[in-house]
Amino acid sequence: MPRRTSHEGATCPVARPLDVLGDGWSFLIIRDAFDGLRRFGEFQKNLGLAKNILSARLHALVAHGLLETVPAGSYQEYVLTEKGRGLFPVLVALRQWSEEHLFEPDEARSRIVDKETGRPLAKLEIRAADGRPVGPNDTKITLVPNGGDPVDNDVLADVSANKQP
Amino acid sequence: MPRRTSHEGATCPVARPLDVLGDGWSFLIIRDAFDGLRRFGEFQKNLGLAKNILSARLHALVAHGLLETVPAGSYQEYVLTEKGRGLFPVLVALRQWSEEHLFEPDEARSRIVDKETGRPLAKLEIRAADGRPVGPNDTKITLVPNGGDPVDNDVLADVSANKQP
DNA sequence: CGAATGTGGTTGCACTTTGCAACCACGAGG
DNA sequence: CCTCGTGGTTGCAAAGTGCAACCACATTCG
Repeated sequence: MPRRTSHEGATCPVARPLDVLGDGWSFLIIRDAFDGLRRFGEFQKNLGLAKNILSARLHALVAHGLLETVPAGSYQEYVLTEKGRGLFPVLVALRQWSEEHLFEPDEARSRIVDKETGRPLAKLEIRAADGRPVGPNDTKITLVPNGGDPVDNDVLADVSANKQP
Repeated sequence: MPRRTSHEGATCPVARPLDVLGDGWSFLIIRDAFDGLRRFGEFQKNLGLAKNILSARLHALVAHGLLETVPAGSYQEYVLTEKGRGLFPVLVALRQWSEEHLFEPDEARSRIVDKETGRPLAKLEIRAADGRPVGPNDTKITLVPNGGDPVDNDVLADVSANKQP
């Protein structure tokens, strides 16, 4: 029965979020939530998606703890939780990559800027624990077992742990 | 005709990458490419996905310029382009969020570490142009028109520009 | 040399998901 | 009382996803 493969038990932190955010709408809902949208109708109008889909996504995001419902008058609002707000760096990283590689230099785009100065944010930098900047080739993947310390075992790639034989 | 809605012409840099990376496998392929995988069979074995899907995703990623094919002996390899390598901060951001919010504290996980010291990377920080750390509430979205300067128009949310009336 | 095996796919088909539209419950307005 | 706006929940038809089977080509092995 072919359904969208789940990465629920994956040991790789890159795979697991895809169950929540990997459907193409959830991430945009989160973006809009960062932009201050709260009500069902606001999301629906801004994203232009079908109401059934939006309903399902909002419920899923609430179930996963990224949003929480807050009663507000006769309706309810969907607001980011701490967990949801934690996605801010991901949003910014994606924005910066996208602006650099997916837009023509003179193409119209929306941009995130510092509210105080109105200037674009600084470019994200990946740094080691000691503050030294690192690139993709300066890092490697290790496996941290249950409660243990990192093991230096030169793991090249994560095993996709979504099938247990 | 219901098809997966495209964000090709969206002005929002968060929406546009979803056309390439929003399918649940492409992002994992990119992750594996960062981990050094290059060959069709390597991706297929590691991800455990159907070969037709992998084939389609690899071709799409090549078409979008994230991967390029390199002849190597009798077969060809898929390696990250500059554009693809640019996704590194996104990967790291997602990893860090995921480790913090999607895993139990003592749960086994793979982790990215500094190759030299073996220590985990520093936590990503979002900073303004002057180096001051900023959070979600310290930023706002502006619209940058074609070739122009940012406009201070208090845009709350990006318009989903995938329908031109 | 010929058969088995591995690599890198494409093709078929079943099942799921997506998305449009229509419908529904409820409160507010007139 | 009737209508309208909000916040949804059903119904389908068309894409998308995934399994398995098949194919072309190269390498290995008896």
